[in-house]
Amino acid sequence: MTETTTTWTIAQMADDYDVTHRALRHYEHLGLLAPDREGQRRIYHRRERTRLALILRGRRLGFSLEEIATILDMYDDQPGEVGQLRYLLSQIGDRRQDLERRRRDIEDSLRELDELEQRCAEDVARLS
Amino acid sequence: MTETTTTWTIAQMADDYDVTHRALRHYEHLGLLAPDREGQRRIYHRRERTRLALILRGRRLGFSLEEIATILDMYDDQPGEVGQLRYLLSQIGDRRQDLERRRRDIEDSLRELDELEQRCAEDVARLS
DNA sequence: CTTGACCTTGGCGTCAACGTCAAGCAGGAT
DNA sequence: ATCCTGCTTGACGTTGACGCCAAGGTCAAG
Repeated sequence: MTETTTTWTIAQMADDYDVTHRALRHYEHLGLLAPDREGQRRIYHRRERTRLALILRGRRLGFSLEEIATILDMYDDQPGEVGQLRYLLSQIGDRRQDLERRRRDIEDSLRELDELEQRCAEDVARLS
Repeated sequence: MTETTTTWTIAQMADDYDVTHRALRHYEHLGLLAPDREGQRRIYHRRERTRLALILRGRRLGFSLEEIATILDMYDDQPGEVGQLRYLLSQIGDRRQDLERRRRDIEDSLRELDELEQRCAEDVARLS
């Protein structure tokens, strides 16, 4: 339980998260990641790993990298001003609505899939 | 309650579903839609409307049009052979796994959003 | 000192999903 | 007859998200 590798290289990142190093550079180019440098080389800390995890989850959900950027920004800032906080809260509301819509879509899809499977299974039973 | 417009023009489709007619032609080009013709003009029936609804839901969920095509095919075929049915059942399984993964992602996201909102609300309370 | 592994920065290529003209037909209104 | 509206088929342009080189730096091993 000692602190061993608290940092990672680009190859380790690519390997751990199953992305190409081209993709990592691309995310960095768009400001989604900002690894340190050790000389030339990129050095990734835990922050980048959690960010990358969020990016990939966002991609799986079909968000564009631009949308993902704003989401990451949401989690980044710890604004001191009440105005900023209120704005953030409204953003959170928007995002929640979006996600809930997607969830409804998914649940509808799953229900329809169930029906199809049912009919399918019946047909197999009848024919076998 | 009479049968009035059981068919639709491309403009009505575009209007009802809030897509461009270019998109409709694109979906047709990819074989996702197959409207009738009346002379030159495209004529859409209810079948195309349900298909379009599925397409758009698929897009909202981040599926590619190619994936959507295979999904539509799933619902299209009513295969007579047991082999085909078994294959369809396996496809249904795959799709369900995919959807359930997405649902987990969404629920994780919603939970994190809740936490963020909580902290945010606390900060606002403290500052006001 | 050279090789090889791993990294770097450009920068052009590609694919999907359309957008955006251009040019033209078809039919009703003026 | 011509005009307008709504549609048609190309066909090239665009944007996002990378793929895929090319050309070279760095550092430990042989």
